[in-house]
Amino acid sequence: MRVTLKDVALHAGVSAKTVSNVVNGTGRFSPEVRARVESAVAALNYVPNFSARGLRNGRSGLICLALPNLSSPYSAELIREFALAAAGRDLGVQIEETGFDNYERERHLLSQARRHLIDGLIMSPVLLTSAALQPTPVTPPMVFLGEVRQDTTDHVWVDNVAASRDLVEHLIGLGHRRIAMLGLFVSESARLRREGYRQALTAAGLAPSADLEIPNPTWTTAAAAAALDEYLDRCPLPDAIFCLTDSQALGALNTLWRRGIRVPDDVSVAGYDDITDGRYAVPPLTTVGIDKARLAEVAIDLLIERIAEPGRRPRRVTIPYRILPRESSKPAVRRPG
Amino acid sequence: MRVTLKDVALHAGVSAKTVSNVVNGTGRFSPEVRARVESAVAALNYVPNFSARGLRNGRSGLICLALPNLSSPYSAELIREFALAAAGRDLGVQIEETGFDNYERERHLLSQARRHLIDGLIMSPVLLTSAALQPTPVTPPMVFLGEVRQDTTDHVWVDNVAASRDLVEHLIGLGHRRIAMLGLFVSESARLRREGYRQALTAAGLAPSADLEIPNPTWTTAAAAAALDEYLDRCPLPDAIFCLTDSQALGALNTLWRRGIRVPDDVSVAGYDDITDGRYAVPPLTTVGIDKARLAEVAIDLLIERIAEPGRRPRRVTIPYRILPRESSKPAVRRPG
DNA sequence: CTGAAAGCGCTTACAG
DNA sequence: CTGAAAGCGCTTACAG
Repeated sequence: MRVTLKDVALHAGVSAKTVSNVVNGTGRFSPEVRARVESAVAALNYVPNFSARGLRNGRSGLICLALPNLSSPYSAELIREFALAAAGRDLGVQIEETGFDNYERERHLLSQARRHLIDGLIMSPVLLTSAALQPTPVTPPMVFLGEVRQDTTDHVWVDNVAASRDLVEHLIGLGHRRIAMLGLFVSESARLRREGYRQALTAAGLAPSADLEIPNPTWTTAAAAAALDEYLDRCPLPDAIFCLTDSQALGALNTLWRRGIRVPDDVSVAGYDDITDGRYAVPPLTTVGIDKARLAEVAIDLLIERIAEPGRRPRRVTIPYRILPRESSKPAVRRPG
Repeated sequence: MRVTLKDVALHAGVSAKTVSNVVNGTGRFSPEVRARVESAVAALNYVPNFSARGLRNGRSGLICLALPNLSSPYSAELIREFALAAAGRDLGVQIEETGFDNYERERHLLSQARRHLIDGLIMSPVLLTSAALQPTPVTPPMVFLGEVRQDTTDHVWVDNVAASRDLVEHLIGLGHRRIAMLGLFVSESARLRREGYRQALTAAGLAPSADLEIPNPTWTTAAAAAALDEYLDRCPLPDAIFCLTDSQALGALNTLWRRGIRVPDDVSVAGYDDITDGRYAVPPLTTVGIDKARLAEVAIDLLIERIAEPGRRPRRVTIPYRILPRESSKPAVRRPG
């Protein structure tokens, strides 16, 4: 029923191989043959069957991007960069959500994922430990995104400890002393951001305190808003609040606004991720930004190289970050006394 | 090299067909055979080759979701719902960005898309006209999202005219008279939202005026913020601003804040889409919301039915909307005189 | 209930 | 430079 290579070959009066060559730009053929084949392709509306090609070549031209949470604005910005970078390399992107609390789902993706349909996997592991991340005979070629400590798999990361330390130092430099932290603490990135936060406090002679670490039970903006609200019912307003992601910071801004607390006059707020909605928040969020397009390109190129050469030594690429001070943070008002 | 069905069959001492049956849950087999096959699968770490299966079955188990802009928070929320709904039906989702100004890209997706690798296409057409949207022998099974007027393809939509009319009526009901509209006007949805806006004004005896329609050259929050800023340099502040999307409304809130204009005291603002960041904006955005999970489920089910029965009559499903009044809009202050 | 064969549509050696 | 054959790994008729 469907138009196949063979039909095109018949129509053009050449062999199937020649059609394949013309379609894929491989081998050699005269301009005249090329024209004949191309007009046959057009006349018959031929589109190659990618399943057959995939079976034969062992490549589908598809990669999978697995993130803990597809619905956050940060994920959206990342997904777009991956889609564009992949398209530029003639790859399609399949997406997958792993969640923040589903160890089995992460594991399953590594070991079972429609392997043989996807050529490789780019994943942001949240719960998997270094041992579970070892490549095995059944794991597909993969690249990790994020902060998992391991040296057996290609890996694109940002120095979260340094970035969050720098951000907190920025807040300290503005004169703030009681700096709280708000976030979901389960992922490795969150742990590292907390580590940077504590380092900055300690270096400035400020004792980190559990009283200033406000846990958010989930990753959502809504939960962050609620967590801060409850915190402020019990505790005095800090000088500044460092939120582990911009999405959570937006929740914090909302709660502060609702309580009539002015940002940055009464309290400074900072986030992490540099999402668009943070850039246009009221007030715009001080945050940590990275070049997301670069992250996507590097990850995809590492994956392409890994697919081509499965035995090569794992590489790790560090993406630089920038502290982006905006109107949500400002110098502390000197309190008399 | 790779473990195939045949290897499993050999290991379990059964035929390839039996392994296939057990793996797919088709045909009949004794519990004993099933156990033998399953332990062989586990022992050998067998994973079916989806390319081969796809070639044989004519199905890949993959669908494509094509949206104009992958990076917006609205897209992210939609993408997540599609990924979840698809996973629940054992389908994978490949994503594709079409842009707002690339007619050829939209066309290409329809006619060429990795057809034969994807089983179907869910697309939000922006530029394609009704004629270009006719199914042809080369278009894959497809479902449209959004407001394209046509009756040849399955279609999930929201009544944008009514929704935006209702929203603007809400603003009028609050006592506002000079109601501006801000947005990118290229897509069919935008045109319909404008239509609803104009209908509401007309019905209230307020003349629609080009002076109140503020075009945004792109879909971005940044451009919306800039467009409103320029507008306010030239024109008096309206009573209310209806933004065609929440993302653009967030840009508007930012510009108003920057200029020291209070929302909703000096001007009411409304958006469209009900994104999370609008819910937590300062102040929270009045908007139009739909059940995105339902939208995704309906679209995927329509696609599944279309794939199974290519000749069936096209259906159109209407997703209900709700006006969600929040703090960004409030009753007009009676001006003396 | 099981086995052997055919074939999905490609591409890659292998001959000519 | 071109043609005929083989085979990627499945599943679906077809026999037994």
